[in-house]
Amino acid sequence: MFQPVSSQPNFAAQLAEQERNVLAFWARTRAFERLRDKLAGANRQYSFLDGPITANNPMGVHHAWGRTYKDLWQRYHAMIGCTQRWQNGFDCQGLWVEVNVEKDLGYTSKRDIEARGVQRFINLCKQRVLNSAALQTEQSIRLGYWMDWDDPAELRMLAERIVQDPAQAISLRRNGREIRGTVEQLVGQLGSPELGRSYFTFSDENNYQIWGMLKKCYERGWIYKGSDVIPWCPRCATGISQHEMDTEGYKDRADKAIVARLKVRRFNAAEAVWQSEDARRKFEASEEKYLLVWTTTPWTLPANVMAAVGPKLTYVIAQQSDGAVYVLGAQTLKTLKGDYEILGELHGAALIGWRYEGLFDDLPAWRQAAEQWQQRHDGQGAFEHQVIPWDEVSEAEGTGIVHIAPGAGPEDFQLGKQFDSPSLAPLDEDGVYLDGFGPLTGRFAHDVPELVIELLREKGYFYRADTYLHRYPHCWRDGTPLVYRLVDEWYISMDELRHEMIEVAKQIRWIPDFGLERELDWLRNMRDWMISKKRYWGLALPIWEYPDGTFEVIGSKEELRARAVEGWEEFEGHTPHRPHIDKVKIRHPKTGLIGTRIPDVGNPWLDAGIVAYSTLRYGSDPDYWRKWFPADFITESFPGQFRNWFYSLIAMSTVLENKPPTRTVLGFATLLDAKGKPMHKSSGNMIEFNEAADRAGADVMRWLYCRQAYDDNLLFGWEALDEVRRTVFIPLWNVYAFFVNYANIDGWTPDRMTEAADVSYSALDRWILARLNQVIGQTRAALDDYNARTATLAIEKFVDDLSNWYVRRSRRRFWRNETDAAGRADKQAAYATLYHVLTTLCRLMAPFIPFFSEALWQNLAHQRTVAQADASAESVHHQPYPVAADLSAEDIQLLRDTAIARTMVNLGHSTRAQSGFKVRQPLARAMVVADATAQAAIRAQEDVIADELNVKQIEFVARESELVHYKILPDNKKLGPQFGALFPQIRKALSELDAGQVAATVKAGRPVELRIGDQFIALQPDDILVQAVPREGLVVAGEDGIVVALDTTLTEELAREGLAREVVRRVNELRKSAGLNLTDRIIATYTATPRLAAAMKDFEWYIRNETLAVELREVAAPAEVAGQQISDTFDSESLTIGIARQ
RNA sequence: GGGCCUUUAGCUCAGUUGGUUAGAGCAUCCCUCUGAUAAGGGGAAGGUCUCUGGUUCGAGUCCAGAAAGGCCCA
Repeated sequence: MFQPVSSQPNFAAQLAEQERNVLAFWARTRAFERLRDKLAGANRQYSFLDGPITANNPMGVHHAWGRTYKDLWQRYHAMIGCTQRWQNGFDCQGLWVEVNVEKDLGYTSKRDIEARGVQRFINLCKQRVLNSAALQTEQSIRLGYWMDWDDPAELRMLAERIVQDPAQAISLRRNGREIRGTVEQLVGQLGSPELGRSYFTFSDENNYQIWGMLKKCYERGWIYKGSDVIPWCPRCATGISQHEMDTEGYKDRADKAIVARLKVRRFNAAEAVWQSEDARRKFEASEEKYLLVWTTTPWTLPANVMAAVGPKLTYVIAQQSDGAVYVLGAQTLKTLKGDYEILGELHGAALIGWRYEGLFDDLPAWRQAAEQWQQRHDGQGAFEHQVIPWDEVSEAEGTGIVHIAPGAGPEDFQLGKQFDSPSLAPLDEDGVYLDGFGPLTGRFAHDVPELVIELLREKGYFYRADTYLHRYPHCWRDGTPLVYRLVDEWYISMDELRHEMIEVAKQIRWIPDFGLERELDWLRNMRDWMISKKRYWGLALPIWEYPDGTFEVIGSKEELRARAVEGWEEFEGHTPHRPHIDKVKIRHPKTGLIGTRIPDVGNPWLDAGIVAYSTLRYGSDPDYWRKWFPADFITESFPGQFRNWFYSLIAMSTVLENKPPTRTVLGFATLLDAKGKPMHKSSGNMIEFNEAADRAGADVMRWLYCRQAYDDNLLFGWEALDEVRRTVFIPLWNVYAFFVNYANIDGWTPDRMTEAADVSYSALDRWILARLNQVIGQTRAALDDYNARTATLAIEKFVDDLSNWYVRRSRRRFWRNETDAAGRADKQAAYATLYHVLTTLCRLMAPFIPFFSEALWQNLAHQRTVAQADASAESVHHQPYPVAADLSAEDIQLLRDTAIARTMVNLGHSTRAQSGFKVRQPLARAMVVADATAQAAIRAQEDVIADELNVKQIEFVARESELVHYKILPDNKKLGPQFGALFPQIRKALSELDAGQVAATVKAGRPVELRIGDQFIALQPDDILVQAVPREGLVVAGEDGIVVALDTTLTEELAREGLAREVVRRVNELRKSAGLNLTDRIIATYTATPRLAAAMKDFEWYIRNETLAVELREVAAPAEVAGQQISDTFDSESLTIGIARQ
């Protein structure tokens, strides 16, 4: 007996419950561990390298997408016999975590961290990571993701103690051994060979491997400290690297756009073209000459040093009614308020060198900067604010004259260097004005627009201000609008590395293939890699700086120990994080100076980029590393990763070994909500992973992910999940339920499959087995090619064939009487076939939908439910993946024939619909026009087709013209190129011929002659397409050269049979609504109008057989009808019928 | 301002090297099958293939330009 299966489940709820049962089963039977151990000795291996998930928050449905792929290919490779590492990764270090911890603590700035203690802060960061990892582990398990997971309880225990008492000595148990250490030490060893399980990028190994990588960069001369003006988050008090800016930096923001007027002090208008001599005089006479500059960042105006013009642009000189004269771009006149008169115009080049009064020359900060500049430029006199050329200036916005503040903008900084100007850096790390900026000092940059306007107004430099909506960079972690600051940061030079990386990237297979182009585009254009961050929680950059400005990079813990001259004792026993690592000092071998570690931490992409080395024991076990490196496969969502993980992985592998870290990269797009909008908690369109899994089922989610095209965004929502459940899971479940329920009724068990003698496989059986073979081949090929969608769609098509053809057409075989040998053999074949198909399908689908496959497998293959299964039960995931046998010629024929037969059935149904004769009404015959191949196919499946269409007979029409006439068309593809310009005439001539005759000629294989003017042209039969078009007036439907018509002559006999079927249908509906079992016998009583009653007598045997009625008795009045009953009128006849269980 | 991508049914998307009457799924409506099916089947409706030119016997497809939207760079 199989465990009985409900055939009308509350499906979604049942799926989720079933999944929880399967999880319990896996846990109880240690199914994953047994798989891993079973494969440990395999001679094939599969190296998957997990891109670490940020352990900072719960996992989202977007993570589940990628994790489904990760699980899919690991499970698949397990089933084809590959040993694997099964290591998940957590990304641990960086500002993501810091920001959240700060928020939890109510900190508002870095000073809070310093004041309350860096060490405690670091431990809280570790705690947050460990707790998040525990949660993500549980969620991943819920997804059905098989990995060598940590025990969430152990992670939570470590999380608690790392804050309580990191120095406490504890032990963790692994394989019967106790691993001892302090809490901090053990946390630093998570993922190590001794402790196993998930890797954590905060581990000692990970950090020290990065040191080694940086040392190599140092040895090649690539590490340097550079000054630059970079985007800066005033809240985080740290720079934002180019990588981060590009990902999700820009957001809309309304700012005050200010137009300031720079008072011209010295000018040369010789090249100006004047409207008139009078205009020129007006210009020269004016005491008030101004350049108009525009900015959307008012806070930068106090740092203004120069003004830039486009040398090729045209500028106008305009005078307004108060006599003031303005210079601005010719395309930007709308900037002017009120009336103006154009006096003349000149090219930007003619403005170069004009001098103007600085806006804030009175500020001490400027005076100091100008003084320093003068000291650097002995004897040149004071610096004067001036107009410089810049090709990037445009007139699309603003005034065509750009204010340049070298201390407050990246391009400005470059121009400042180019023109050797002074520069003012106005802000401190919190975005607050430094000393020397008068009333601005102490004010926050984004708060000063009004004050700046006021100050300008006092000085007479204000022109106008407007609110302006634009894209402005924001901190991608906390949304703070950025500022720009001139700071020192550490960089890896990309000059040489870039080219080596390009060569490495080209050796990787990128899916989709445009991935390579995107990566190369990034590599070609990226600037030097800024690796430092002025924060706390992260890689301790192993750069020790000496007082004389020189520095050294330390490549390992051992090297540091050897070089340490101070502070080692304080550091020893701790993970290489701040604050302990900062205590260690080294001595310069030549100068003897004492070096101090720079306080910066590392860019977090260093952490993730090293994992192809750090997790594969590169430093400690070269054989192991060589065995598993490079990875066969990595996969992540590609937006961002070309400049993040994919990039850093390649960068570090290029530095260390000049080898690709993986053979294959699979990138996939972005998960959005059902309407195509990004999911955000604040937008209310967020679907939580747990909610989705419990409401829709993890397998349904997985199927949705697997069928998605990689390069399209996935629109994720309940409708999409419902559709997957409806179209894939419910039909499959119903096939399964059908099989189990009838097998139980018949007492059929798989043991019977061995009794081969009494089995007789029908064409239908052989067809579905051929289809099964086909889909196995398709699925394996697609999975080998990393194409989940193709595999998924192939299986979907198969499920449809199974449900809507095989089972539908086989139903009667399952309730056939076993009174004769033929019936028995046929029924056995049906059971054996369906059983084989279902169990094979379980294995085929196991990597995609592990829960559903397991649940079915446990019942079918072990004849026990998951809930009951004992520990020795084999999981479907321990099974080998199905292997496709070659299709025989006979199989191929069968596949083709069935396809034609199904086309014919579709056409027949279509014809039925047009005729108004429902399928329940038997008809005498279907008439068919078909070519010889199709005729053979139809004949081969004649019984099935006749039954499906409910016709007594299928008749091939000898004279096709009874049903169709012909339409002839030239084969454009052949004749077009052949005749070129003559083609339209040929087409015309052909259309003028008699279609019937041409069709006959073509069918006879003879050429068709055309006359075009004086020429005769012979068209070969191949050049002409003949289409059969159903004749009007007949009820016909045509497709693929097959035309089907129905004989709609209704004899009384046929009509009565139709009535009988109406009765059957109503009785069976009654059976269902009365909740009867499939095998319950009934007694039926009825009253009916005379013609219907007569029909029911004629077809009594049929009705009783179809409804399992032991008795069908007419009674005198409706009142005598017994049991559950129904009254209905159809085809002008009335019926009241009742049923009662026997 | 520069580069790239997109634009096909109400929605989401296919549409081969240019070729005959541009398809699918979802949604809507009608009909239907059901002794597994909350499923399935048939039909209807829904399209100036964003626009304008060009190349060609023939353009959703190729070329040029424009518009709208998106991404990236500045």
